[in-house]
Amino acid sequence: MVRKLNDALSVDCVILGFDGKDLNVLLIDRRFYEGEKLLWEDKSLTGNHIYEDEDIDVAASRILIDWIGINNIYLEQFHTFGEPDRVNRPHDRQWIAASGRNPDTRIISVGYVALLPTVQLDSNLKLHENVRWYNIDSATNLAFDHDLILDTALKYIRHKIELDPSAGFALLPEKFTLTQLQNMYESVFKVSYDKRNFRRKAIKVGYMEPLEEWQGGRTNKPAQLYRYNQERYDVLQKNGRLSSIF
Amino acid sequence: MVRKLNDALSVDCVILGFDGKDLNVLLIDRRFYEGEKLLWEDKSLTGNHIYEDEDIDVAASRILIDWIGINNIYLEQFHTFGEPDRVNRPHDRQWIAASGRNPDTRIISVGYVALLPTVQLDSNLKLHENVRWYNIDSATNLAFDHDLILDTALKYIRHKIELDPSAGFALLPEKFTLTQLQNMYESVFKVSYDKRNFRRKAIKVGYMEPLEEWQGGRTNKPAQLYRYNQERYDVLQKNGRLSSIF
DNA sequence: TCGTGTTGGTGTCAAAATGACACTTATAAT
DNA sequence: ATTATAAGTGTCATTTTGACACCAACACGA
Repeated sequence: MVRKLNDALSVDCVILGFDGKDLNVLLIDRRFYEGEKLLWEDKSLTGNHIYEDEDIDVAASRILIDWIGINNIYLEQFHTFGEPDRVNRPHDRQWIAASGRNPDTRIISVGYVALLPTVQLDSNLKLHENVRWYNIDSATNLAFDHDLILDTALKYIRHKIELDPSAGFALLPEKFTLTQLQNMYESVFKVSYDKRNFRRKAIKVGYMEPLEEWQGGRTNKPAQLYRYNQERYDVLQKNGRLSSIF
Repeated sequence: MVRKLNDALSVDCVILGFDGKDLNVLLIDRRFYEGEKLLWEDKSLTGNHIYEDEDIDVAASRILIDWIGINNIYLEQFHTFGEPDRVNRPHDRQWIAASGRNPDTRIISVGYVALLPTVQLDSNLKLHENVRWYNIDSATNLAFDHDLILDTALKYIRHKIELDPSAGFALLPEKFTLTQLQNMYESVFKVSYDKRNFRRKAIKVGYMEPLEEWQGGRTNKPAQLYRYNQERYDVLQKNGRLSSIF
């Protein structure tokens, strides 16, 4: 059986990665050539159309596999974009026509966010040479309506982490330092916290366990590593004892 | 120009109303007849397919007009439902076939929540005699996957109000008592609060103004009326002085 | 090996917020 | 006048917050 893609329905994935200091987004370089000559270029989110018989969540997962080679990471739908003229700018029409589709077809896109620590992709990023991490602040002037999609994803993920701190740990490696945790909160929420107060609160929430391990390989005092404990988190949540926000 | 409905894409609206004591949802009675004989009945959310050239938000607004006659109320997209077999139960297939559509067409539905005080519809509810408010706890065994859609909407709206208390006032009439406010929070979040502590906090947040008006027409002490003040809320939010959660 | 640069890590105190708790008041109906 | 019902109010002990400055550990280069 031949699977048919639905021309009118697509999925876009906003893949967010935290590197210990800053928040990044994975973007594809989109280059438009006329013969040999580069006419223009910009960047776009990862996305694709979905198959007629395919679950939307599964399509999002498939896009992760296609672009970054893994899909066992945090992935969640956040919004659907359906303005009738959302892909109507000249470059976008040119691009769609060049890839053999009809630029007049209205496309509705379901947005998903994926979260992971950037290090998790260090070896996989060679899969596609035109895919790279971009600092979140430099990700502007994107293809289609991807500025809007990215912005909506960021708002969504802020809300999500505020309500459900466990989501934030998807941005951190299994073992992390409290400074990395603080940087993560600071770059997601674009605020800054007092170091001592932040650490006091982080330790008190009760779902991070200090390990007897220290982060080495640096030119200064090694930092103690911590690990997020899902079971403790679940118990605290069930008992209504979750103190959520930093 | 004849407008064409998109068979594969629909919008469902979860219309939630608060009556001062309980949370309610607006449902349509769905009755299936064979000739004169009622074969089965259940209830469904309000929804419809969208036009090919229609913005999704506009389609949701249109559905409100169709079913309740107004659309100047809180309305927000919350999730898109796209499991390939989401409308595959026997009754649902029977219903779709009887209305002249192909039950094998996969339908993707974008979910919207609307919020309003039930009193706002007292005069409009005659529009359709098969539409009624149902207590949120009695709204089960709905048509299609509407149990899931309703449940997702409730979770969404809890999160929304928790993060952005202003949304909660969409459930209250312009002038409300603190007891109504407390009931609203208690029924949305399914918890209970200490009356004195609740009122202390409600007054301290600073975006509700007490009026020199009292709610009459009841058999006991009249309650003072309050009004939500959007401007004060915006100022507090901008200054980061919003204390959000009850 | 000593100094320097850099990040990790720690405690106190005053102010504010929270949570627990019980009685009086105003009204309409009888 | 009595009754039933929901409105409205204050205190105190405990917990949480926010402001604030210095020493410790390591790698590197002089």
